[in-house]
Amino acid sequence: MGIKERKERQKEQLRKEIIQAAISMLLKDGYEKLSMRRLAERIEYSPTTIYHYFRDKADLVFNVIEFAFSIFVERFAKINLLEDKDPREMLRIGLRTYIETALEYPKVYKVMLLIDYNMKTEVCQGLQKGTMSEKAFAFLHNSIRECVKENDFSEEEIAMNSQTIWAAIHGLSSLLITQPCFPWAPKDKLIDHTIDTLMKALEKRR
Amino acid sequence: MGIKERKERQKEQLRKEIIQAAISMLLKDGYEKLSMRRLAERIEYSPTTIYHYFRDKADLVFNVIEFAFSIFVERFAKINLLEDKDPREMLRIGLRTYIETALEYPKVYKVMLLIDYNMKTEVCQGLQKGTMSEKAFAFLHNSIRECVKENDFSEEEIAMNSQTIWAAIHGLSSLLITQPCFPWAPKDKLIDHTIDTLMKALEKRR
DNA sequence: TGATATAATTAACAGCGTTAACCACATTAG
DNA sequence: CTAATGTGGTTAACGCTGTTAATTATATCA
Repeated sequence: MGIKERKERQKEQLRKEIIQAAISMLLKDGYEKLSMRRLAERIEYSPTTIYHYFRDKADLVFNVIEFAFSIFVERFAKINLLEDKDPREMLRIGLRTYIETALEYPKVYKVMLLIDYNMKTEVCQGLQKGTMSEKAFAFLHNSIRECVKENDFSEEEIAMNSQTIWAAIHGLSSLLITQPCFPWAPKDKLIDHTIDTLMKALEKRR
Repeated sequence: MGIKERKERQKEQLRKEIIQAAISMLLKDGYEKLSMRRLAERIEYSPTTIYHYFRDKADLVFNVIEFAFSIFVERFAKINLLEDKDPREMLRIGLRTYIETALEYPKVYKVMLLIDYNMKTEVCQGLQKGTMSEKAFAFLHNSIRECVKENDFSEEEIAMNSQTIWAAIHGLSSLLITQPCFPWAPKDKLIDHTIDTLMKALEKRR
């Protein structure tokens, strides 16, 4: 009597196929070329079919973004497994990973944090409990907590540090992506400089 | 024989009227509601007319953005006139002004730096010589140069500091705008914390 | 007054997100 | 085994969008 289960699986499978197709379209041609109709053509279904799997385009994009954030989460998880357990060094690596991953998938990163898909869906689904974006930020938050363990910082201070640092690396990533014509300093040096600047904020108060 | 001149003026006037209408529509309903047709209706012309004044929507939006940046430039200029000439204090005020202005016009700021209108127009027109965005960044750059006058920083170091600081305040502004549901620390405190963190980078090396 | 240049319009194209109505099929109940 | 039910998918359409070719109206000049 596994009929129902098989059907469930098939449905779940097509759902994933749609997301995958959307991602690969995003990677190739960017958000402006990602339309429901083109996506439908790509997966060889009619456009309406997609609406049986996702409420609307915003819902689909949300799922695409979740997948994208899972790449960040995955890479962060690998950092946590490193033998070098110096928290400051791990945070450094984490910050670099964030920026480099963003620059590796510029078209996707744009959709992740530049587009405000929050506006359409009345529920605020970005950075919510259980989402990948929340997990990604949690890594940052915890890394920072580890770094200041000996500096009697309040929870609020830790939160502010996380938020400042997140904002800074997000800002750098997004500007490097959206302003390719700007006369940037050498990218590697600039990224290091930004990370150095942010790490200083975590030093023990004197 | 001032006929030609009058016509020029009239043309220029309608051009400005279109930009103004676009801005007010942007302020009220955000970018997704700013369509060429609605804009045309608003100014009581046919949609095609707009295309006699702007090459396409991207061109129009660029001009809208230029106007928006001019608000930043104007406010920065006022800071330069302050009697308090401590460069570090002036930079602090400038950074606060940037963030507060962005938060004051969230819908406009989204279009200014979140949308990458660069993609469509083959020329990279954002942050180009002579643009308002370039002037706004120049203020930052110069303020920072003033702050580190006694710290024998190289031009590249000054540039990297400007870029890091710009990225950080842009990142904070844009995340505060696009992620309203995130459990932010108290905004004022957070902004101060971010600015403090960035100012530390400009201290003399020991 | 008639010719010319210019400003603005109408109508259309191709594409978009979305939905109501419908069809075909697999599953279940009688 | 047939009939009813439900599920997954499609067709066709609505009302938008940016953009452009062809056309008209208007104002200036000779």
